[in-house]
Amino acid sequence: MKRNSRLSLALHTLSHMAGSPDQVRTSGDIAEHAGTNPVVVRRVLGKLREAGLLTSEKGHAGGWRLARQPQKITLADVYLALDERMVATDETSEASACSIEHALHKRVSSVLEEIEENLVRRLSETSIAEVRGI
Amino acid sequence: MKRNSRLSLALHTLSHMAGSPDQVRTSGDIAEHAGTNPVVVRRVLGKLREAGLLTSEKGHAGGWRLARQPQKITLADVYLALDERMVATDETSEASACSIEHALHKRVSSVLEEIEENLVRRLSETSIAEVRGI
DNA sequence: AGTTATGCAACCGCTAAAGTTACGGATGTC
DNA sequence: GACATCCGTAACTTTAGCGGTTGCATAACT
Repeated sequence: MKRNSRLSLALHTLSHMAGSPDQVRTSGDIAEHAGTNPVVVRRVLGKLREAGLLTSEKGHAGGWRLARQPQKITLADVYLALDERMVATDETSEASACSIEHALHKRVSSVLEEIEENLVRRLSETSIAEVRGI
Repeated sequence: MKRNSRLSLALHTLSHMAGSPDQVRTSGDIAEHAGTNPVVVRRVLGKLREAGLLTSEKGHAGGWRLARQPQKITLADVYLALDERMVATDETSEASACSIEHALHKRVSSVLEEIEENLVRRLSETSIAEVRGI
């Protein structure tokens, strides 16, 4: 795949699930549709389960299901569940001896923080249920 | 180093140069201060030269110098010169057969576009000269 | 018991980026 | 002109992250 593939996979899968929320899907089915591997799917969806967006069941007739109504799951929820910030915050954290570097880092970081918040706010305006209708 | 290191290196170096704009600095000096390698410095600063932010001179007493007044160089100029977008735009561009994926991609991309513009706008509000005084 | 799922750990292979070495070209100093 | 200094660039090595893969334990249903 490519950069961003985890988020793409997660959003894509949840958007599909929003279509028939009660249907159980296996990682194999999902992987096939997404053109990837069941283990990769489980890795990504596992994060979403930790965040309370999905539930999974083992065994025969097991699989994945939405943990809430699709109207109550926003793109921001998914984004945050994967905790991979797209706005790369420059985590040097080495407290460099150089005061200019320090001032610079502070400045840039504050802008990035703001941008990140902005991104999350915008993503939270769309639910995975809405995506289908766009 | 780490992710974002090119931008960090570029901003850090220019901020220093803003302090004494007429001083010539060699890639060796810069690399030593930044804790990296002269070739890496030349690679990064080369981008800035292409963008018209720096000039370089070969030979004895050669080196790097600001191409304009530091007040006229903004953080956005530097960011754009390196053309490495921090807000990763999901360039799948495979026109997948799945309409949901298509709708999703469109939605997310438009948000990311907006965020990217927002970032540039914010970065353009600070010049490398101002950083020193923060 | 047998089948079908997830959960998880270990490993392979690819890719992107920094780091490194090497050499050519330019520009000064002697 | 010989030499030192510095950039420009290409080629290679190293490192880190990630998708992909395999294997096995666990759980649940028939």
